[in-house]
Amino acid sequence: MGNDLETREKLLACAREEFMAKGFANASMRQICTKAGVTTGAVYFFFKDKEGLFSALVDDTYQSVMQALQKHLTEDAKEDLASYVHEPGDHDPFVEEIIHVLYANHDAVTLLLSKSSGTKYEHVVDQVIDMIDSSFGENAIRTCDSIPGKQANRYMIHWLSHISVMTFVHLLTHIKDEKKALRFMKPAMEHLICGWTNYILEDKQDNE
Amino acid sequence: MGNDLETREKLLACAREEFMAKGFANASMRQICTKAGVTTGAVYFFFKDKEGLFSALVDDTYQSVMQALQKHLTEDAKEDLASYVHEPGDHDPFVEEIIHVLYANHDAVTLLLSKSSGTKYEHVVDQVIDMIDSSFGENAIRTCDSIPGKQANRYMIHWLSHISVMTFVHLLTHIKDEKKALRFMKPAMEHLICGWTNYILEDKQDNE
Amino acid sequence: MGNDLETREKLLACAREEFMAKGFANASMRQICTKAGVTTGAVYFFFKDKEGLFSALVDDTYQSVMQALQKHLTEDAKEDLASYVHEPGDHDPFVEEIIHVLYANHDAVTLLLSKSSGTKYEHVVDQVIDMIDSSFGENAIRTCDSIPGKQANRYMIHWLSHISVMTFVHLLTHIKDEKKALRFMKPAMEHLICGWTNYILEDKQDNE
Amino acid sequence: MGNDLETREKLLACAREEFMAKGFANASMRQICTKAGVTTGAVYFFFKDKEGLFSALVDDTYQSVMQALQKHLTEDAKEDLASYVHEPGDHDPFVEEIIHVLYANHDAVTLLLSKSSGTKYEHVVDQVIDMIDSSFGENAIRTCDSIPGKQANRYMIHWLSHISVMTFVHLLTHIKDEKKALRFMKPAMEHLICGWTNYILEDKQDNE
DNA sequence: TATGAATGAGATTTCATTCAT
DNA sequence: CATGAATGAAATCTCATTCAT
Repeated sequence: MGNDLETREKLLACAREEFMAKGFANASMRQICTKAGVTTGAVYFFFKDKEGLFSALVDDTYQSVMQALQKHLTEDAKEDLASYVHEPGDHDPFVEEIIHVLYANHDAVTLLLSKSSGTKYEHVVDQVIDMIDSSFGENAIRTCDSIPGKQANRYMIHWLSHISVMTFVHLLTHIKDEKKALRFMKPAMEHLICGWTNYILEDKQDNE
Repeated sequence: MGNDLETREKLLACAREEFMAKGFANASMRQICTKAGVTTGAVYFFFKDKEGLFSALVDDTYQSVMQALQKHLTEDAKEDLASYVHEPGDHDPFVEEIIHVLYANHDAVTLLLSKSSGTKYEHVVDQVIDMIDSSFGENAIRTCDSIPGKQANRYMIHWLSHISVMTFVHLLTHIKDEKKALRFMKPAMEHLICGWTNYILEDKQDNE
Repeated sequence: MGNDLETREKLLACAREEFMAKGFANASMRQICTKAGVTTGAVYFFFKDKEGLFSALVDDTYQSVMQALQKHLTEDAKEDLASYVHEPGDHDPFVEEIIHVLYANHDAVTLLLSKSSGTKYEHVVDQVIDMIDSSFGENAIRTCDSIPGKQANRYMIHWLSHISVMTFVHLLTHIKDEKKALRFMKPAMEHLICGWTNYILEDKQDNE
Repeated sequence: MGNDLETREKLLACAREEFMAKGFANASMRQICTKAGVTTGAVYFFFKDKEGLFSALVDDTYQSVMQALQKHLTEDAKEDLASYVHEPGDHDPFVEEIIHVLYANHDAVTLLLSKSSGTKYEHVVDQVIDMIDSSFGENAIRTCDSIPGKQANRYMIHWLSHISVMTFVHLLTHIKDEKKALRFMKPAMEHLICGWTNYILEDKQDNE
């Protein structure tokens, strides 16, 4: 009847609802199929298995967000932090871009970040933290180590990476409206940058 | 056989391992019992049910941490933020105390914070965040609103509460050694206090 | 394999056997499934749970018997007992009808009356007794109380209700053949009516 | 400590409560022991198993009631029904005696009659009915068959045996007070005897 | 006498997945 | 393209009973 796509779309829509409500592990294939008005077997024509269904909802978003992030980090890594002077608002372009992407794919991102436990995406937050940690961190370490008697505080670097990422997660969970999100991000970014700028340096003897 | 206490302890140890590895919901009572070398029925002699077993691992810690936190928040709520001037290191006593408690019960705290989904403790992180949010937040709002043309940015308050708590969670996950943890917490706390002090004020027209 | 309906029917048949033999509470789902030649999960495709399986065997019968009874009692309640003169056999139509229904659903009725402990039907006998007690009883009490110096003996009314119902239960257990059952019911009904007519009156001073 | 008997008595008392409340099958040995303030093992010192515990509560009563019944039936069997003319109240001695015994052992009798499903006593009601059926029945059949063109209606005999027994069961369940029970039994017995006297005769051609 | 730990077999139910049709 | 039946393995929990101490 040409409802090839219809059924697939319906399944995806119902799966999104179910995964959102209960998370991957506690979601029920039966419920998804029932809501979609098909029988349990049907889903296996379109998707390999439960995880395949989840993937279909998030993978595009996952790929593009990771790519955008990678690109941004690569560019940032080239910057010379030593000569860097922060002026209020100068990270805005990237922040605006990423917030736009996140909100444009609100559900998929939420699934990835908060509902993926039990899938291959379950460590995606940690992955992103590690990427930022490595990228920013390497750069920071290089810069700090060139200052005599000083060194980078690796724990602070990792923690700042952590809360930077969690800030975006927090955003999606707590602020529905993209414009409000942008307004909130201004002071938040200021504060984070303040951290990166002022608190990652420590005296060399503090080392273990 | 003199293993009067041994079995109970063994069960607790194996349960700790299993819950740590898989979280409460995905942990298997069978596995726990098998590892402990007893039959599935045995556990029900010592503990009411799966959640009772989990409780036995975490409840003492839960109670004492919550009490300590409550006490600290009550004291803090009396402070006058308007006249407050932060001097580096002046939160140390409480921070040292709480870090000590957390590390003394490292596993239990980890179970509570990260592995308790499916139990009555599953919202403990949110509870703590809300407690801090209300306590610090109320105080901050009072102070800010008394400044003409200004108001408190509630999103920032909630976010700062959030990352403050997550900082302790982060600690337990990433730093095994209590002394290193304390050293890390100095700059981290400075940074957080910097946030509470400098970034929660916004112009009144910014309001929606 | 064309056993679309066969399995469901087989499950019902095996369940009937098992429930008949052991009663609801002591019946084993495993046994039922094993006898039916399917795995334990299969039954949950057709029925919600153990009680759902039981319901499937008895609910239709339950509904129709209760309806028939209700209808009969409503009609009877209008009769004027004071002017009532029993003529042998004049209850036959209803008795014949109900006996016909009971025998047409012999197994279901037996399950309902004797094997339903643990289900929502477990008090069905008491319910029926209470219905009869209220209906006949109310009428009897009205009639008796209008006689000076006399009153209805409530214990007798309840007991007559009780043995009236138990007579039908007795029937199903002891007489396999509907025709014989009808023949037996003639004198039995005569005797019961004799009870209702002659033994429910007591002197007023007999009261406590 | 000489509390040999105390523990045993306590166990019996708690078992009586538990069996009364839930019936044999659904009673829990753990509950009984907990209520009695001993551990699960203790009961197996005094009683062989769950059924042994139940037996200890009912067997004496079972034996004596059965003996009394047997004796009464044996005497009755010798009577010549043909020359028997019922005068109101002439069964009272035996009825009074049996009611006295039943009420003196109210709990034990109730356990036997209504709570024994799952034990060797579970068919005790049917046994008693069969005893009465055989005894009264045999006598009745002999008498009836000596009347030309007539015969005994075996179904009526069995049914009358049935409701006669159920009347005593009904009594224990519905009337707490022995004196009230006696008062109720007068008209009830009249009615039952009326049944035995008037309704067990049928024409010979009615036979199957 | 009585304890307290442990057994072992059983119970019902859930669920993703498969496959002939 | 989809159905509907069935699988099979897993889950948690209950309970009478046993036995060394």
